[in-house]
Amino acid sequence: MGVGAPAHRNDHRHGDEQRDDEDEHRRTLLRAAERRARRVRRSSHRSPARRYGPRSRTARPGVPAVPTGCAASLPGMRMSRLFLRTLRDDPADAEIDSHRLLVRTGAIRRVASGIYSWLPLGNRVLRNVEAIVREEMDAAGAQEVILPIAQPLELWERTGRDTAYGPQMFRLTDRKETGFALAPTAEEVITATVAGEYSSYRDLPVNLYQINWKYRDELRPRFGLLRSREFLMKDAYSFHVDVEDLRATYREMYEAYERIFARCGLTVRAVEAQAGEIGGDVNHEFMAVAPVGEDDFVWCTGCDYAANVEAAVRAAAPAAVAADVPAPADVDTPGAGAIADVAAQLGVEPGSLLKSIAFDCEGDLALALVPGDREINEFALRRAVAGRAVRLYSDEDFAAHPDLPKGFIGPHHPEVRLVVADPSVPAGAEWVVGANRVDAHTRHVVPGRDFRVDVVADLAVVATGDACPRCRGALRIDRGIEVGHVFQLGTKYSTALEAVYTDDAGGQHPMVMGCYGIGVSRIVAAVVEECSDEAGIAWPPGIAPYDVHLVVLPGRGDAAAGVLDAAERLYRDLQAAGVSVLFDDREVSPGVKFADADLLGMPVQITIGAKGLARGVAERKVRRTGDRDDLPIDGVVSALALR
RNA sequence: CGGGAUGUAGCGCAGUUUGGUUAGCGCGCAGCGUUCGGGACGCUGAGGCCCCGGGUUCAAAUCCCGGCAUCCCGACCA
Repeated sequence: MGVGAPAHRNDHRHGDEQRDDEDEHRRTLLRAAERRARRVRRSSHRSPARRYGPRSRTARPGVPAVPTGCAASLPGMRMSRLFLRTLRDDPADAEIDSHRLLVRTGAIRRVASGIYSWLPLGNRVLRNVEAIVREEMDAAGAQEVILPIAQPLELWERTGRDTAYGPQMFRLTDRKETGFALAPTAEEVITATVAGEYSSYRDLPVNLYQINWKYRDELRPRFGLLRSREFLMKDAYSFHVDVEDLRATYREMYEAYERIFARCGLTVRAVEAQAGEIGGDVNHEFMAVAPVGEDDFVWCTGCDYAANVEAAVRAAAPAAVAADVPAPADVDTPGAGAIADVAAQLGVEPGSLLKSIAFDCEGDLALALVPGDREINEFALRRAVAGRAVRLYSDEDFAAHPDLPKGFIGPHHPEVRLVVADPSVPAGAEWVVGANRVDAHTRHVVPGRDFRVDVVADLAVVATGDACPRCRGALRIDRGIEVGHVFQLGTKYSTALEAVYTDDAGGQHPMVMGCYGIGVSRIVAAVVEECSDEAGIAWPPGIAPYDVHLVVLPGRGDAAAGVLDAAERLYRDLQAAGVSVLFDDREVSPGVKFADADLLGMPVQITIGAKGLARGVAERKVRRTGDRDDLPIDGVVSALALR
């Protein structure tokens, strides 16, 4: 490097006087160039970080011009030029590793609550994830489109989701007072679009996707990118003549998702899930296993059963059926409206009490029954009553039913119209239940004898140690970050938006739909959660901003110019070989460079210093493992390019 | 929307209780010099709407009232 300095051969070791003179000459040139550059920099307001050698903004002689296309196509970047400021202190508002490190590494900056700017390094990661998603979606036969972010509210009114989403949707009004929503998702737009183009069974199936920003006005944005109000999401929508055809695409998407997450370096578990606002029946969530995740999921240690805790069921162990149970008898339990208090007063296990949860089922008083040591799964309750509207009793409901004292409810209440019981509450077992009056419970109550059970269904929230419904193995609960979700939607949207096709007999049917989402920006956060340590991030090779972090340590000795030359040459050659390189050419102390290299987390670090160069080697450190070894200076490119 | 807290330089914080010099410290940033293989050191310097608005007072970062923003816990949610 240096102005007009010819590139050296790799002949660094020799101490002949002529060479010394040359080095001296080069140093003089370097200093002169530096002074010139300093003057230039003073006169301009744009001052790049100090780096070795001249500060020209243009390519040096002998250095091939770097393409200036999109960021992801740039094979290399000098840190002296990179728009980046790493933080030595953790930001005060970041709770979790991914938020903390993404801010510290200058990948993102907060602009408003739950809204972030992506700076160059973060943008490169995001684009890399996006590229993986795009490749796999294309390979699976999906076609990319771009749908509007600003969507007419009218479209949402047609499916009723404008109210279903409620304040969760960002809304705006144009100058003509027409309502718009910032897209939280795009079922409506895509369905209307397909309905406008296709009307024959011959056209189907078709699978369309986009990678675009989505907006949800969360009650409480938190955890940086994990729960943000603006996020990048890949959403795909498929249209079919029937469910069988849908299932084939669903399976293809499911498999594409597994490849995508693997390529991103994420440990992901697919779990059966509960359909939310989107609708439909069969669906799976892809959970990145992480303690900071916001969703609990259940998985079997013995087979491949896995489900979101909302959807999970267990193989219930029914309570023992007792013979010759005495007649029901009330017992005073003053002040004991909670399971634990009742159990303590009566000297029985909480599991021998019956928890009776009152709910409204389309105007009827109904009860859900689980053993006292279990929680009730509200989603399971909805499934159990199949389609009927269900609302757990609120304080107002209890106020309207003074004969139904909260905490003292029992299933032998005369006005109960519907009793739904967990399988662990079988006919014939004996329970302690509420006496339907304050401060009293009833003992020796037996389902089937003392009250009627209308529906038996899994109601209990699954707990660690429960038996797997498939293999009876032990279930475990872990936390995860939802990074993907695939749904078999059915005809909810195609019916509402009249996306119909004509079959070969001339009959008309709504198209059968599937939809498939991936949280692209959320993946970035999930990866950092999984791939980081005390020193910083360790990006997986598939999505790292750069393949290699090249550190040059020229020192101040006679070898400095040679070291710089060698580093410049390597920077150039690696790029020529297709390896993307972040080149730390800043004039800062070695400790700063090493700390930043570990913090920023490129998969491989290459250090060129006087010590190694004297032996003809560069040093390699694998960020993830910390393993170090020496590479012959001429072998670096081939060693890295072959990876 | 309930409960709790915080807003002071790019980042992290002190100062506020008890009003009173020119609002401070560390990091970062700029200049000079010394250093140079794991976040070096000295000297010099730049950088502030003390969240906003109103009030009390001779005097407000500090006290009072009202906003706004941000964070945490809870409810909600992909």
